[in-house]
Amino acid sequence: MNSELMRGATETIILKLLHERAMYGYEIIKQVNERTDNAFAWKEGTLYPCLHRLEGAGIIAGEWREGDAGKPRKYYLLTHKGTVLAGEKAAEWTAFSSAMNTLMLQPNKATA
Amino acid sequence: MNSELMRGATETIILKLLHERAMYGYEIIKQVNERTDNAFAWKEGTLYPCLHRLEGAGIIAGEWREGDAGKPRKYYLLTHKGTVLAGEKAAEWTAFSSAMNTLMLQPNKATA
DNA sequence: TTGACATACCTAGCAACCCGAGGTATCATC
DNA sequence: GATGATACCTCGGGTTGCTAGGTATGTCAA
Repeated sequence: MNSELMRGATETIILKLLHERAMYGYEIIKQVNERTDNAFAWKEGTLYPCLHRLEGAGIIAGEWREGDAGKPRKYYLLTHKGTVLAGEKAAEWTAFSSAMNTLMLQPNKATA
Repeated sequence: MNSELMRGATETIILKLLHERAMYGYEIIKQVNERTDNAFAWKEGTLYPCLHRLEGAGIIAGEWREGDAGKPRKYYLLTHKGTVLAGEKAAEWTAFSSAMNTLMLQPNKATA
């Protein structure tokens, strides 16, 4: 998808995924792309700066965990603040989506 | 609503409204705010620059019309290009909304 | 052991976009 | 003649995502 709509959805999605369980950055990217069948095609440049913003704001917390094999990964968890915000962002999506549909589902001018 | 989600929706909404009928700028603002019960609270600074961008790109065309009483208003109409784009943007919203819901409607981690 | 590829992290700079704040002018109402 | 609504416009700042790069490790095959 090539759309400005995705702008602003990034944070909402990250909080939603981390509300399911702790994930590391690269995993978040793959999850988003897989679940949306690449309708959202996230790149590192989209995710990492956003994760760092959220961490700096005390919304998520990163912790390095040794993997079974290979390099350690940086897992992110929601803080208490982040859990609250995740709920708010989810509600915001519902409200936004509803308002958009109110506008978009009106009949167009007759074309016949 | 105080959300970055609205960023990028502006163009989609404008094209949708103008696909219903020609409107002037101030009218678009009032329509959006009324229909969404002020969930979207558009200001002039949001709309006019976007209208000018769209006009410059040949997507909409403005024409001054004398009103019954008072100052002339600048009505905007979709060009052929704009009509096509309006359909694409509407489809984009459907796809985006669907992908977002796929992500957002997953069950969260058990909290009980 | 060399090369290619996936994994996994990161950053800098650019471009796009919305919004707040301000400006101008007309018209109706009081 | 003052106020408020209508109706147009612009500028600058802040936020955000993307492109394009960089580093390093692990795996697999030639």
